[in-house]
Amino acid sequence: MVIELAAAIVSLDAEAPKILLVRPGEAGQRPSLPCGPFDPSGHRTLEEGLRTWVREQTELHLGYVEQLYTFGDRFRDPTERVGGPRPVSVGYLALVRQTAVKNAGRGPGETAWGDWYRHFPWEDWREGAPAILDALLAPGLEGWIAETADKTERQRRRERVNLAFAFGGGAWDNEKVLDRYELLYEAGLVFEAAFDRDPTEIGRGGVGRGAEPHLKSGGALIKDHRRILATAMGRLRAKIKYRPVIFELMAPTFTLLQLQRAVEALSGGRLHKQNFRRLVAHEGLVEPTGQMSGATGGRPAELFRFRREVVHERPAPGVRAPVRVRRVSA
Amino acid sequence: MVIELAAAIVSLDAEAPKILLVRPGEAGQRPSLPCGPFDPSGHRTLEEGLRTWVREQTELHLGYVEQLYTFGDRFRDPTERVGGPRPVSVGYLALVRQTAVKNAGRGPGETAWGDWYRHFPWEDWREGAPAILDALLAPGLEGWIAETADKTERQRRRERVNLAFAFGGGAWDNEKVLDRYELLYEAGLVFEAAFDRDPTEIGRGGVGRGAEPHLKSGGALIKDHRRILATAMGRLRAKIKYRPVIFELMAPTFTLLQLQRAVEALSGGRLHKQNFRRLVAHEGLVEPTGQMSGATGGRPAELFRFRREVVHERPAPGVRAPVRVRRVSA
DNA sequence: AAGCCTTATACTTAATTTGAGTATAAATGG
DNA sequence: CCATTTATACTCAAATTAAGTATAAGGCTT
Repeated sequence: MVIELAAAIVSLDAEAPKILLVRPGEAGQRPSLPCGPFDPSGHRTLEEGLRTWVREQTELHLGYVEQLYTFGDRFRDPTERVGGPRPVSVGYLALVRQTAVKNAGRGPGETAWGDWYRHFPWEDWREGAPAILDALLAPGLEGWIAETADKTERQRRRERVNLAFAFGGGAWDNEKVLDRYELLYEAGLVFEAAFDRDPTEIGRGGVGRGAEPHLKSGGALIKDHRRILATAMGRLRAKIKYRPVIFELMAPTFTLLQLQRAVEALSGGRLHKQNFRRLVAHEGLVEPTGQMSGATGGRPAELFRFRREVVHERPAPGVRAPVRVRRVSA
Repeated sequence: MVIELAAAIVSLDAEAPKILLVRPGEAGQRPSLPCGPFDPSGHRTLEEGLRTWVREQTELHLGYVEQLYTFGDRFRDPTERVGGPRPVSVGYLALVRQTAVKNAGRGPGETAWGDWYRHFPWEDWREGAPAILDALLAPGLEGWIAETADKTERQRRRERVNLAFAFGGGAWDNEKVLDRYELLYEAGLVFEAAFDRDPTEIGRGGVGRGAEPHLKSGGALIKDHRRILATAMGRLRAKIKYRPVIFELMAPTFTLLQLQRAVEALSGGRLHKQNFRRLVAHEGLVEPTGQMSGATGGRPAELFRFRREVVHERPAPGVRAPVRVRRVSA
C-alpha cells in the first residue's frame, strides 16, 4: 500500500489567498497539489517526508506545517482500477509568506500559484452572496434531493444541505467548507464527480447527469486534491480564531488594514474595521513599531508587528472577530 | 506498508472518563487500544475499517467516530527492528454511552474499561493541582532542561515546558494534553520512553536514566497508543466547547448537575454551577422534560434532554463554560 | 417533628465585552 | 483648496460574564 503525502500550500497575495499547484504533465489533465509517496526507509516521519517532497518539487522550505486528515476512500481517482492498488493520502496544510514565493513556471510539472477561490467560488462572500450559489448550486442540490425516491433519504439530504449551505434560514458557517464540497461531490455538481465514479457503476447514469454545470462549479484538481484543499480551507478558517497563524502569512510589519484584509481574504467575509483594531490591540496580538507605512491612498497608517509573547499570556490567542456574511449584495 | 487503525473509545461512568482497553496477550506486556490493520481490499474507507475491527474485537457498534491523526514516526514501538516494516497508525476517537457498554472480560485479549486519568494523572485538576506535578514531573522536566549543554536548546526546552505546563506563570490549558505527553516522552519521564528508543542509540544512556520515575508517570500502553489517547483527550476537551458531543456520552435524559459533572470529568476542572446552568439553558443546548429525577441526596432535580435543533440555530453550539483550574488545593 | 445536610434553582450585581456607530485627523490628486 | 481616501479616537447601548446571595425541597438523624 502506498501512502501519498499531499500539501495544500497557502500564501496570501494582498487580498487573494493563493494555493500552490503543479501543472499537469499532459494537456487535458487537471493540476495537482505538490505531493509524493511516503518512503518508509527514507523518511523519519510523515511530516518530514512531506517537507522533502515539497522541497524537491517546488524549492520551497516550508515553515508552518500541520497535518489535516488521512483519506482512504475507494474510487476518488478516475484512474483507479477495480482491484488495483488502493490510494491512501495524508493531507497537510502549509503556510508560506508571499516573500518566500518564487520560481513558479509555466511548463508542465512546474508550479504556479492559483487563487483558491477559483476552486471554491461559493466560499467567497466578501462582495455579498456568491452568484453561483443561487444560479447553480441551490437548484442543483434541490434536484439531488428530489432525485431519490426514499422519503427518509430525501429528508436526510435536505437536512444536510440546509445545515451546510444555510438554506433553511440558518447562518452561513464559513468553516463548513468540506461539508459543502462533499455535498456538491455527492450531488454530482463538481467536475471531479463526473469522472470519479465507481467504475462498476458506470452506465447507471453517473456520468451522464448534466455535464454542463460541473464545469462551472469551480476549478477541479486531480484525484482527491480538491477535497484536501477544502479541508485545508476549513481548518485554516477555524484556526485563525484561536491561534495566531495569520502572522505566518504576513510580512514582518504591516498596517492594521492589511491584517484585516488578510483575515477577510481567508475567512471569505467582511469585518468591522474599528472593532477589529480594538480586538487585535486588546488581545495583545500586535504592537506598534512607531514607523509609518508609505501611504497607499489616504492618511498614512502605523506599522505593527506580531507580539510573540501573546502565546504565553492567553490560552487561545487568535483573531476572534466575527465574520460578517450577508445575503444582500454589496 | 501496513496501516494500523486504532480507536480511543471513550465512555463516561458517572464522574470518571473511561477508555476501552484490550488486555495484553502475555503477562508483562502492556494493554492496547482496540486496533487492527487496514485492509484495502475489504474496507471501503478507513473509518469503516476501524468500525469493523472494533466490532470484531469488542462487539461494540460505534456511533460517533472522528479521525484524530496519522502517526508515522520510527521507533515508537520497542519491538520495531531497524530496517523492519514501518508502522503507520491512524488514530480515532469514538464516543459511546455507558449503557452500550458490555462484555468486558478479565482474560487476555478481552476488553476492559479503564480510567483515562490513570494514564494521565497530571491532567485531572478537579481536586486541585495533581500531586504528581510538583512531586515528579516538575523536577524531572527541570532535569531534562538542565541536561543539555547547548544554551539555545536549553532555552527552547524551557520555553516549551513553560508553555505546556504553565510553570512560568501562564494559565494551564487543558487542551494541551498531547504537548505535555510529548514533552514527558522526550524527557524520558513516561514508561514508554524507557523502551521506545532508537535501537541504534541504545547504550548511549537512553534507557538507564532514572528507571524509577517512569513507572509512576501514568499507565503505559503498547506502541504509540498512549500518544493516540493523549490526542483523543485533547481533541475531546476542545470539541465539547463548540460541538454538542458531550451528549453522545449522556443518557437520553439527565439532570443539569449530571451534565456538569460530565463536562468536568472530561475537562479535568471545575465549573461554576449557577453560571453553567444559565449557559446551557441560554445556548439552547437542553430543554426540560418536566420529569423529576429520583433524588440522589437533596432536592430532586428536573430531568433535561438534548435539544437537537440547536445545531441549526447557532454555528458552533457547545459548552463554552470556562473551566476553573487552580493551584490551591480543594 | 425539628433541625441539619444536600442539592436545586431563582435572582442580583458589577464588570467586561460586543456591535454598531460618530467624529476627527492626515494624507493624495485633481 | 476641496473631494477622496484611509486612519484612528471615542461613544453608547445592549449583551454577556463572573461571582455571588437567597430560597426551595427533598432525605436523614436525633
